[in-house]
Amino acid sequence: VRVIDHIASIPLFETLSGKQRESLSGIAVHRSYTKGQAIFSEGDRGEGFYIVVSGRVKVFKLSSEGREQILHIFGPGEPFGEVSAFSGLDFPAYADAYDDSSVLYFPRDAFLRVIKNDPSLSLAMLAVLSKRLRVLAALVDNLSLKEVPGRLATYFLQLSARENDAAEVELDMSKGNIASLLGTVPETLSRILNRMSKRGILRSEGQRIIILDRPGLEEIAREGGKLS
Amino acid sequence: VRVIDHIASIPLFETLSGKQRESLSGIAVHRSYTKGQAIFSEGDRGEGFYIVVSGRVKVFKLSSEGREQILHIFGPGEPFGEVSAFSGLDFPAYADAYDDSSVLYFPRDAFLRVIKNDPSLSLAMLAVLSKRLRVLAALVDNLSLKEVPGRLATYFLQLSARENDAAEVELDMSKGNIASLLGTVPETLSRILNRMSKRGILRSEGQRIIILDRPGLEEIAREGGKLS
DNA sequence: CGCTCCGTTGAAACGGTTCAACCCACGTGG
DNA sequence: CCACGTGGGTTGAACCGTTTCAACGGAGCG
Repeated sequence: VRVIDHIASIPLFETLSGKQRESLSGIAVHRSYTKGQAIFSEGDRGEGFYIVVSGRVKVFKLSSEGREQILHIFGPGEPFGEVSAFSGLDFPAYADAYDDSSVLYFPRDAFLRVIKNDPSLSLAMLAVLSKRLRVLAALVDNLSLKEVPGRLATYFLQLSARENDAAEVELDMSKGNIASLLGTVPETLSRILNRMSKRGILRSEGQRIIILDRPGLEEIAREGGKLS
Repeated sequence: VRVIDHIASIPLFETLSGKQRESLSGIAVHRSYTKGQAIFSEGDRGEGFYIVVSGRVKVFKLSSEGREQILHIFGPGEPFGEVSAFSGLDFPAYADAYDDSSVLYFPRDAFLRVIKNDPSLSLAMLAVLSKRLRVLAALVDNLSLKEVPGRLATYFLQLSARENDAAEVELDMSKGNIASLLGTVPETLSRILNRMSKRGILRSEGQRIIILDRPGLEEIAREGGKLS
Protein backbone atom coordinates (compact mmCIF):
# COMPACT_ATOMS: atom_id res chain seq x y z
CA VAL A 1 0.00 0.00 0.00
CA ARG A 2 1.34 3.42 -0.86
CA VAL A 3 1.44 6.45 1.38
CA ILE A 4 -0.96 8.44 -0.76
CA ASP A 5 -3.64 5.78 -0.23
CA HIS A 6 -3.26 5.95 3.52
CA ILE A 7 -3.63 9.70 3.42
CA ALA A 8 -6.83 9.48 1.48
CA SER A 9 -8.44 7.57 4.32
CA ILE A 10 -7.54 9.99 7.11
CA PRO A 11 -10.47 12.10 8.33
CA LEU A 12 -8.20 15.02 9.19
CA PHE A 13 -7.25 15.32 5.53
CA GLU A 14 -10.62 14.79 3.96
CA THR A 15 -11.07 18.40 2.95
CA LEU A 16 -7.82 18.43 1.02
CA SER A 17 -7.58 18.45 -2.73
CA GLY A 18 -5.73 15.71 -4.58
CA LYS A 19 -2.81 18.03 -5.16
CA GLN A 20 -2.50 18.87 -1.48
CA ARG A 21 -2.63 15.21 -0.59
CA GLU A 22 0.20 14.56 -2.95
CA SER A 23 2.34 17.20 -1.33
CA LEU A 24 1.56 15.66 2.05
CA SER A 25 2.43 12.20 0.88
CA GLY A 26 5.71 13.61 -0.28
CA ILE A 27 6.68 14.52 3.25
CA ALA A 28 5.13 11.60 5.15
CA VAL A 29 7.17 8.63 6.29
CA HIS A 30 5.65 5.23 6.90
CA ARG A 31 6.85 3.44 10.02
CA SER A 32 5.98 0.16 11.68
CA TYR A 33 6.20 -0.88 15.31
CA THR A 34 5.70 -4.19 17.05
CA LYS A 35 3.42 -4.50 20.05
CA GLY A 36 4.93 -2.81 23.07
CA GLN A 37 7.62 -0.99 21.15
CA ALA A 38 8.34 2.62 22.09
CA ILE A 39 7.43 5.28 19.52
CA PHE A 40 8.66 8.23 21.54
CA SER A 41 9.46 9.01 25.15
CA GLU A 42 8.69 11.89 27.44
CA GLY A 43 11.35 14.55 27.02
CA ASP A 44 12.24 13.57 23.46
CA ARG A 45 12.53 16.44 21.03
CA GLY A 46 9.34 16.57 19.00
CA GLU A 47 10.36 17.12 15.42
CA GLY A 48 7.06 16.06 13.94
CA PHE A 49 3.78 14.33 14.60
CA TYR A 50 2.11 11.05 13.76
CA ILE A 51 -1.09 9.56 12.48
CA VAL A 52 -2.09 5.99 13.23
CA VAL A 53 -2.54 3.89 10.13
CA SER A 54 -3.19 0.50 11.68
CA GLY A 55 -3.18 -0.90 15.18
CA ARG A 56 -3.42 1.29 18.28
CA VAL A 57 -1.06 3.62 20.08
CA LYS A 58 -0.97 4.14 23.84
CA VAL A 59 0.03 7.57 25.15
CA PHE A 60 0.84 7.64 28.85
CA LYS A 61 2.67 9.16 31.79
CA LEU A 62 4.94 7.27 34.16
CA SER A 63 5.42 7.82 37.88
CA SER A 64 8.80 7.64 39.52
CA GLU A 65 7.93 4.16 40.82
CA GLY A 66 6.85 2.95 37.39
CA ARG A 67 3.09 3.19 37.70
CA GLU A 68 1.51 4.28 34.43
CA GLN A 69 -1.39 6.60 33.73
CA ILE A 70 -2.80 6.27 30.25
CA LEU A 71 -3.78 9.59 28.72
CA HIS A 72 -5.22 8.29 25.52
CA ILE A 73 -5.47 5.30 23.21
CA PHE A 74 -5.37 6.28 19.56
CA GLY A 75 -6.77 4.19 16.73
CA PRO A 76 -6.50 4.30 12.92
CA GLY A 77 -6.86 7.77 11.42
CA GLU A 78 -6.12 9.62 14.65
CA PRO A 79 -3.19 11.99 14.96
CA PHE A 80 -0.94 12.02 18.02
CA GLY A 81 2.18 13.74 19.19
CA GLU A 82 1.05 17.05 17.67
CA VAL A 83 1.47 18.88 20.96
CA SER A 84 5.19 19.20 20.61
CA ALA A 85 5.02 19.75 16.88
CA PHE A 86 3.04 22.95 17.34
CA SER A 87 4.46 24.15 20.61
CA GLY A 88 8.03 23.42 19.59
CA LEU A 89 8.68 21.79 22.96
CA ASP A 90 9.54 18.26 24.03
CA PHE A 91 7.04 15.42 24.08
CA PRO A 92 5.16 15.61 27.36
CA ALA A 93 4.40 11.88 27.54
CA TYR A 94 5.38 8.42 26.33
CA ALA A 95 3.91 6.64 23.31
CA ASP A 96 4.02 2.87 22.77
CA ALA A 97 2.54 0.63 20.13
CA TYR A 98 -0.40 -1.02 21.88
CA ASP A 99 -0.78 -3.55 19.08
CA ASP A 100 1.47 -4.24 16.15
CA SER A 101 0.98 -0.89 14.48
CA SER A 102 1.97 1.29 11.61
CA VAL A 103 1.93 5.06 11.51
CA LEU A 104 2.65 7.96 9.22
CA TYR A 105 5.22 10.43 10.45
CA PHE A 106 5.08 14.08 9.35
CA PRO A 107 8.19 16.15 9.97
CA ARG A 108 7.32 19.39 11.68
CA ASP A 109 8.66 21.96 9.23
CA ALA A 110 7.34 20.35 6.11
CA PHE A 111 3.91 19.98 7.65
CA LEU A 112 3.84 23.59 8.80
CA ARG A 113 4.54 24.65 5.23
CA VAL A 114 1.58 22.66 3.99
CA ILE A 115 -0.75 23.91 6.68
CA LYS A 116 0.15 27.53 5.97
CA ASN A 117 -1.33 27.19 2.52
CA ASP A 118 -4.48 25.54 3.68
CA PRO A 119 -6.78 27.21 6.18
CA SER A 120 -9.20 24.30 6.23
CA LEU A 121 -6.46 21.93 7.33
CA SER A 122 -5.52 24.16 10.22
CA LEU A 123 -9.15 24.47 11.24
CA ALA A 124 -9.46 20.71 11.19
CA MET A 125 -6.36 20.50 13.33
CA LEU A 126 -7.76 23.05 15.77
CA ALA A 127 -10.89 20.96 16.06
CA VAL A 128 -8.82 17.86 16.79
CA LEU A 129 -6.82 19.58 19.52
CA SER A 130 -9.98 21.02 21.03
CA LYS A 131 -11.60 17.62 21.28
CA ARG A 132 -8.45 16.28 22.85
CA LEU A 133 -8.51 19.04 25.45
CA ARG A 134 -12.05 18.07 26.22
CA VAL A 135 -11.03 14.45 26.71
CA LEU A 136 -8.22 15.45 29.06
CA ALA A 137 -10.51 17.76 30.99
CA ALA A 138 -12.89 14.85 31.44
CA LEU A 139 -9.99 12.72 32.64
CA VAL A 140 -9.04 15.31 35.23
CA ASP A 141 -12.66 15.46 36.32
CA ASN A 142 -12.75 11.70 36.75
CA LEU A 143 -9.44 11.40 38.55
CA SER A 144 -9.99 14.26 40.93
CA LEU A 145 -13.69 14.39 41.58
CA LYS A 146 -14.90 10.81 41.23
CA GLU A 147 -13.96 7.65 43.00
CA VAL A 148 -13.03 4.53 41.13
CA PRO A 149 -16.55 3.07 40.85
CA GLY A 150 -17.71 6.32 39.31
CA ARG A 151 -14.87 6.30 36.80
CA LEU A 152 -15.55 2.70 35.87
CA ALA A 153 -19.27 3.34 35.45
CA THR A 154 -18.51 6.34 33.25
CA TYR A 155 -16.16 4.21 31.19
CA PHE A 156 -18.70 1.45 30.63
CA LEU A 157 -21.36 3.95 29.66
CA GLN A 158 -18.99 5.47 27.12
CA LEU A 159 -18.24 2.08 25.62
CA SER A 160 -21.92 1.32 25.47
CA ALA A 161 -22.73 4.70 23.93
CA ARG A 162 -20.28 3.97 21.12
CA GLU A 163 -22.40 1.00 20.11
CA ASN A 164 -25.85 2.51 20.19
CA ASP A 165 -26.25 2.01 23.90
CA ALA A 166 -25.88 -1.72 23.58
CA ALA A 167 -26.29 -3.54 26.90
CA GLU A 168 -23.45 -5.84 26.02
CA VAL A 169 -20.01 -4.38 25.49
CA GLU A 170 -16.67 -5.92 24.67
CA LEU A 171 -13.67 -4.53 26.53
CA ASP A 172 -11.22 -3.18 23.99
CA MET A 173 -8.18 -3.75 26.18
CA SER A 174 -6.98 -5.79 29.11
CA LYS A 175 -8.39 -5.07 32.54
CA GLY A 176 -4.97 -4.11 33.74
CA ASN A 177 -4.84 -1.39 31.10
CA ILE A 178 -8.31 -0.22 31.90
CA ALA A 179 -7.15 0.18 35.48
CA SER A 180 -4.27 2.27 34.23
CA LEU A 181 -6.62 4.38 32.14
CA LEU A 182 -8.85 4.96 35.16
CA GLY A 183 -5.95 5.87 37.40
CA THR A 184 -6.02 2.81 39.62
CA VAL A 185 -4.54 -0.70 39.90
CA PRO A 186 -5.83 -4.06 38.65
CA GLU A 187 -6.68 -5.29 42.14
CA THR A 188 -9.02 -2.39 42.82
CA LEU A 189 -10.69 -2.74 39.44
CA SER A 190 -11.27 -6.41 40.05
CA ARG A 191 -12.86 -5.80 43.44
CA ILE A 192 -15.17 -3.10 42.14
CA LEU A 193 -16.25 -5.23 39.21
CA ASN A 194 -17.04 -7.87 41.76
CA ARG A 195 -19.12 -5.52 43.90
CA MET A 196 -21.04 -4.27 40.88
CA SER A 197 -21.84 -7.83 39.92
CA LYS A 198 -23.07 -8.65 43.41
CA ARG A 199 -25.33 -5.60 43.34
CA GLY A 200 -26.85 -6.83 40.08
CA ILE A 201 -25.66 -3.81 38.14
CA LEU A 202 -23.80 -5.85 35.55
CA ARG A 203 -22.35 -9.22 34.68
CA SER A 204 -18.70 -9.63 33.88
CA GLU A 205 -17.70 -12.59 31.73
CA GLY A 206 -14.07 -12.25 30.77
CA GLN A 207 -13.79 -9.48 28.23
CA ARG A 208 -17.55 -9.15 27.93
CA ILE A 209 -19.59 -6.85 30.16
CA ILE A 210 -23.36 -7.09 30.28
CA ILE A 211 -25.12 -4.07 31.73
CA LEU A 212 -28.11 -5.25 33.72
CA ASP A 213 -29.13 -2.04 35.48
CA ARG A 214 -28.36 0.96 33.33
CA PRO A 215 -30.07 3.54 35.56
CA GLY A 216 -28.08 2.20 38.48
CA LEU A 217 -24.88 2.47 36.50
CA GLU A 218 -25.74 6.01 35.43
CA GLU A 219 -26.31 7.01 39.00
CA ILE A 220 -22.92 5.67 40.07
CA ALA A 221 -21.34 7.62 37.22
CA ARG A 222 -23.19 10.78 38.21
CA GLU A 223 -22.74 10.61 41.94
CA GLY A 224 -19.05 9.94 41.69
CA GLY A 225 -18.99 6.43 42.96
CA LYS A 226 -20.66 5.79 46.29
CA LEU A 227 -21.51 2.12 45.76
CA SER A 228 -24.30 2.94 48.30
CA VAL B 1 -9.82 52.37 26.24
CA ARG B 2 -10.93 51.14 22.87
CA VAL B 3 -11.10 47.55 21.72
CA ILE B 4 -8.41 48.01 19.11
CA ASP B 5 -5.92 49.03 21.78
CA HIS B 6 -6.62 45.90 23.80
CA ILE B 7 -6.08 43.78 20.73
CA ALA B 8 -2.71 45.35 20.08
CA SER B 9 -1.47 44.08 23.43
CA ILE B 10 -2.52 40.45 22.99
CA PRO B 11 0.40 38.09 22.23
CA LEU B 12 -1.80 35.79 20.18
CA PHE B 13 -2.40 38.62 17.73
CA GLU B 14 1.05 40.05 17.55
CA THR B 15 1.78 38.75 14.07
CA LEU B 16 -1.30 40.44 12.65
CA SER B 17 -1.20 43.48 10.43
CA GLY B 18 -3.00 46.66 11.42
CA LYS B 19 -5.73 45.90 8.95
CA GLN B 20 -6.32 42.45 10.36
CA ARG B 21 -6.47 43.84 13.86
CA GLU B 22 -9.08 46.27 12.73
CA SER B 23 -11.25 43.52 11.36
CA LEU B 24 -10.83 41.64 14.62
CA SER B 25 -11.76 44.65 16.68
CA GLY B 26 -14.86 44.92 14.58
CA ILE B 27 -16.09 41.55 15.80
CA ALA B 28 -14.86 41.66 19.40
CA VAL B 29 -17.12 42.57 22.28
CA HIS B 30 -15.81 43.98 25.53
CA ARG B 31 -17.38 42.54 28.68
CA SER B 32 -16.82 43.10 32.38
CA TYR B 33 -17.41 40.78 35.31
CA THR B 34 -17.22 41.27 39.05
CA LYS B 35 -15.22 38.92 41.24
CA GLY B 36 -16.91 35.54 41.50
CA GLN B 37 -19.32 36.18 38.67
CA ALA B 38 -19.96 33.33 36.23
CA ILE B 39 -18.71 33.80 32.66
CA PHE B 40 -19.97 30.52 31.33
CA SER B 41 -21.07 27.18 32.71
CA GLU B 42 -20.36 23.58 31.79
CA GLY B 43 -22.84 22.50 29.17
CA ASP B 44 -23.47 26.00 27.80
CA ARG B 45 -23.40 26.31 24.04
CA GLY B 46 -20.06 27.73 23.02
CA GLU B 47 -20.72 30.37 20.42
CA GLY B 48 -17.35 32.02 20.73
CA PHE B 49 -14.24 32.35 22.79
CA TYR B 50 -12.65 34.87 25.12
CA ILE B 51 -9.41 36.65 25.86
CA VAL B 52 -8.65 38.07 29.28
CA VAL B 53 -8.01 41.80 29.22
CA SER B 54 -7.66 42.49 32.93
CA GLY B 55 -8.06 40.45 36.10
CA ARG B 56 -7.99 36.67 36.13
CA VAL B 57 -10.40 33.95 35.09
CA LYS B 58 -10.79 30.60 36.82
CA VAL B 59 -11.75 27.58 34.72
CA PHE B 60 -12.88 24.59 36.75
CA LYS B 61 -14.88 21.39 37.05
CA LEU B 62 -17.43 20.67 39.75
CA SER B 63 -18.21 17.34 41.42
CA SER B 64 -21.73 16.27 42.25
CA GLU B 65 -21.11 17.22 45.88
CA GLY B 66 -19.82 20.64 44.97
CA ARG B 67 -16.08 20.09 45.28
CA GLU B 68 -14.18 22.04 42.66
CA GLN B 69 -11.13 21.13 40.61
CA ILE B 70 -9.43 24.09 38.99
CA LEU B 71 -8.18 23.33 35.49
CA HIS B 72 -6.51 26.64 34.82
CA ILE B 73 -6.21 30.24 35.92
CA PHE B 74 -5.94 32.63 33.01
CA GLY B 75 -4.39 36.08 33.19
CA PRO B 76 -4.31 39.11 30.87
CA GLY B 77 -3.66 38.28 27.23
CA GLU B 78 -4.58 34.62 27.52
CA PRO B 79 -7.44 33.11 25.53
CA PHE B 80 -9.94 30.72 27.08
CA GLY B 81 -13.09 28.91 26.07
CA GLU B 82 -11.66 28.14 22.63
CA VAL B 83 -12.29 24.44 23.02
CA SER B 84 -15.95 24.68 22.23
CA ALA B 85 -15.42 27.39 19.63
CA PHE B 86 -13.35 25.05 17.48
CA SER B 87 -15.00 21.77 18.27
CA GLY B 88 -18.49 23.18 17.95
CA LEU B 89 -19.49 21.44 21.17
CA ASP B 90 -20.62 22.68 24.58
CA PHE B 91 -18.26 24.18 27.13
CA PRO B 92 -16.67 21.31 29.05
CA ALA B 93 -16.11 23.32 32.25
CA TYR B 94 -17.12 26.36 34.25
CA ALA B 95 -15.49 29.78 34.08
CA ASP B 96 -15.72 32.44 36.80
CA ALA B 97 -14.13 35.82 37.21
CA TYR B 98 -11.42 35.24 39.82
CA ASP B 99 -10.92 38.97 40.27
CA ASP B 100 -12.93 41.83 38.94
CA SER B 101 -12.14 41.22 35.31
CA SER B 102 -12.77 42.31 31.78
CA VAL B 103 -12.56 40.19 28.67
CA LEU B 104 -12.91 40.39 24.94
CA TYR B 105 -15.46 38.04 23.43
CA PHE B 106 -15.05 36.82 19.85
CA PRO B 107 -18.11 35.25 18.23
CA ARG B 108 -17.24 31.93 16.67
CA ASP B 109 -18.23 32.45 13.06
CA ALA B 110 -16.71 35.87 12.68
CA PHE B 111 -13.46 34.69 14.19
CA LEU B 112 -13.33 31.65 11.93
CA ARG B 113 -13.65 33.95 8.94
CA VAL B 114 -10.68 35.96 10.11
CA ILE B 115 -8.54 32.94 10.86
CA LYS B 116 -9.21 31.45 7.44
CA ASN B 117 -7.43 34.37 5.87
CA ASP B 118 -4.48 34.26 8.15
CA PRO B 119 -2.34 31.15 8.45
CA SER B 120 -0.07 32.70 11.07
CA LEU B 121 -3.02 33.32 13.36
CA SER B 122 -4.11 29.72 13.12
CA LEU B 123 -0.58 28.53 13.81
CA ALA B 124 -0.44 30.76 16.87
CA MET B 125 -3.73 29.30 17.98
CA LEU B 126 -2.43 25.77 17.46
CA ALA B 127 0.55 26.61 19.62
CA VAL B 128 -1.72 27.93 22.36
CA LEU B 129 -3.87 24.81 22.36
CA SER B 130 -0.80 22.60 22.34
CA LYS B 131 0.61 24.30 25.39
CA ARG B 132 -2.70 23.96 27.11
CA LEU B 133 -2.75 20.24 26.38
CA ARG B 134 0.66 20.02 27.92
CA VAL B 135 -0.57 21.76 31.07
CA LEU B 136 -3.53 19.42 31.35
CA ALA B 137 -1.31 16.39 30.81
CA ALA B 138 0.89 17.61 33.63
CA LEU B 139 -2.20 18.02 35.80
CA VAL B 140 -3.25 14.46 35.11
CA ASP B 141 0.25 13.31 35.93
CA ASN B 142 0.13 15.16 39.24
CA LEU B 143 -3.32 14.03 40.24
CA SER B 144 -2.86 10.41 39.36
CA LEU B 145 0.79 9.67 39.92
CA LYS B 146 1.84 11.95 42.75
CA GLU B 147 0.63 12.45 46.27
CA VAL B 148 -0.25 15.84 47.60
CA PRO B 149 3.22 16.76 48.92
CA GLY B 150 4.65 16.05 45.48
CA ARG B 151 2.03 18.20 43.80
CA LEU B 152 2.63 21.04 46.19
CA ALA B 153 6.39 20.84 45.76
CA THR B 154 5.94 20.91 41.99
CA TYR B 155 3.69 23.92 42.31
CA PHE B 156 6.15 25.88 44.42
CA LEU B 157 8.98 25.08 42.06
CA GLN B 158 6.89 26.34 39.15
CA LEU B 159 6.14 29.57 40.96
CA SER B 160 9.78 29.99 41.78
CA ALA B 161 10.85 29.23 38.22
CA ARG B 162 8.62 32.02 36.96
CA GLU B 163 10.68 34.49 38.95
CA ASN B 164 14.19 33.39 38.05
CA ASP B 165 14.24 30.67 40.66
CA ALA B 166 13.74 33.12 43.48
CA ALA B 167 13.81 31.51 46.89
CA GLU B 168 10.96 33.69 48.01
CA VAL B 169 7.64 33.41 46.24
CA GLU B 170 4.34 35.12 46.74
CA LEU B 171 1.24 32.93 46.46
CA ASP B 172 -0.93 34.28 43.70
CA MET B 173 -4.16 32.97 45.18
CA SER B 174 -5.69 31.85 48.44
CA LYS B 175 -4.52 28.59 49.97
CA GLY B 176 -8.00 27.20 49.59
CA ASN B 177 -7.81 27.77 45.87
CA ILE B 178 -4.37 26.26 45.66
CA ALA B 179 -5.80 23.20 47.32
CA SER B 180 -8.49 23.12 44.66
CA LEU B 181 -5.86 23.46 41.94
CA LEU B 182 -3.88 20.59 43.41
CA GLY B 183 -6.90 18.35 43.72
CA THR B 184 -7.15 18.34 47.48
CA VAL B 185 -8.80 20.21 50.37
CA PRO B 186 -7.56 23.14 52.46
CA GLU B 187 -7.03 21.00 55.58
CA THR B 188 -4.64 18.67 53.83
CA LEU B 189 -2.74 21.54 52.28
CA SER B 190 -2.36 23.16 55.66
CA ARG B 191 -1.02 20.01 57.26
CA ILE B 192 1.50 19.40 54.53
CA LEU B 193 2.73 22.97 54.63
CA ASN B 194 3.20 22.42 58.31
CA ARG B 195 5.17 19.23 57.82
CA MET B 196 7.39 20.85 55.23
CA SER B 197 8.11 23.69 57.61
CA LYS B 198 8.99 21.29 60.41
CA ARG B 199 11.38 19.49 58.07
CA GLY B 200 13.11 22.76 57.29
CA ILE B 201 12.22 22.61 53.63
CA LEU B 202 10.50 25.98 53.61
CA ARG B 203 9.00 28.73 55.71
CA SER B 204 5.40 29.75 55.28
CA GLU B 205 4.47 33.27 56.33
CA GLY B 206 0.96 33.99 55.21
CA GLN B 207 1.00 34.44 51.44
CA ARG B 208 4.78 34.33 51.30
CA ILE B 209 6.72 31.10 50.92
CA ILE B 210 10.46 30.99 51.50
CA ILE B 211 12.21 27.98 50.06
CA LEU B 212 14.98 26.92 52.41
CA ASP B 213 15.97 23.58 50.94
CA ARG B 214 15.51 23.57 47.19
CA PRO B 215 17.14 20.17 46.55
CA GLY B 216 14.86 18.69 49.19
CA LEU B 217 11.85 20.27 47.54
CA GLU B 218 12.94 19.02 44.14
CA GLU B 219 13.27 15.51 45.46
CA ILE B 220 9.75 15.59 46.88
CA ALA B 221 8.47 16.82 43.52
CA ARG B 222 10.35 14.06 41.70
CA GLU B 223 9.59 11.17 43.97
CA GLY B 224 5.90 11.90 44.07
CA GLY B 225 5.62 12.96 47.63
CA LYS B 226 7.00 10.57 50.22
CA LEU B 227 7.73 13.12 52.95
CA SER B 228 10.27 10.50 54.07
C1' DC C 1 -18.99 45.00 67.75
C1' DG C 2 -20.24 41.03 65.41
C1' DC C 3 -20.20 38.86 61.11
C1' DT C 4 -17.99 36.21 57.62
C1' DC C 5 -14.19 34.15 55.34
C1' DC C 6 -9.95 31.80 55.58
C1' DG C 7 -6.82 28.98 57.66
C1' DT C 8 -5.51 25.67 61.20
C1' DT C 9 -5.73 21.58 64.23
C1' DG C 10 -7.39 17.12 66.12
C1' DA C 11 -9.61 12.60 65.87
C1' DA C 12 -12.03 9.29 63.43
C1' DA C 13 -13.41 7.10 59.21
C1' DC C 14 -12.73 5.72 54.55
C1' DG C 15 -11.15 4.43 50.01
C1' DG C 16 -7.47 2.72 47.87
C1' DT C 17 -2.91 0.62 47.61
C1' DT C 18 0.40 -2.80 48.65
C1' DC C 19 2.10 -7.26 49.21
C1' DA C 20 1.49 -11.95 48.94
C1' DA C 21 -0.56 -15.96 47.43
C1' DC C 22 -3.09 -18.32 44.12
C1' DC C 23 -5.66 -19.59 39.77
C1' DC C 24 -6.15 -20.19 35.04
C1' DA C 25 -5.25 -20.06 30.01
C1' DC C 26 -1.82 -20.14 26.88
C1' DG C 27 2.26 -21.00 24.36
C1' DT C 28 6.87 -23.02 24.30
C1' DG C 29 10.26 -26.32 24.35
C1' DG C 30 11.95 -30.67 25.76
C1' DC D 1 2.27 -34.42 24.35
C1' DC D 2 3.12 -33.08 28.62
C1' DA D 3 5.84 -30.06 31.77
C1' DC D 4 6.81 -25.67 32.55
C1' DG D 5 6.90 -20.79 32.66
C1' DT D 6 4.48 -16.53 31.86
C1' DG D 7 1.02 -12.95 31.99
C1' DG D 8 -3.52 -11.62 33.28
C1' DG D 9 -6.79 -11.76 36.71
C1' DT D 10 -8.58 -12.52 41.46
C1' DT D 11 -8.65 -12.59 46.53
C1' DG D 12 -7.34 -11.59 51.43
C1' DA D 13 -5.25 -8.75 55.04
C1' DA D 14 -2.57 -5.04 56.59
C1' DC D 15 -1.36 -0.52 55.86
C1' DC D 16 -1.48 4.33 54.59
C1' DG D 17 -2.61 8.87 52.75
C1' DT D 18 -6.32 11.64 52.55
C1' DT D 19 -10.88 13.17 53.64
C1' DT D 20 -14.40 14.35 56.77
C1' DC D 21 -16.38 16.52 60.61
C1' DA D 22 -16.06 19.55 64.23
C1' DA D 23 -14.08 23.08 66.70
C1' DC D 24 -11.39 27.12 67.02
C1' DG D 25 -8.47 31.44 65.93
C1' DG D 26 -7.58 35.47 63.53
C1' DA D 27 -8.12 39.13 59.92
C1' DG D 28 -10.99 42.23 57.58
C1' DC D 29 -15.18 44.84 57.15
C1' DG D 30 -19.71 46.82 57.47
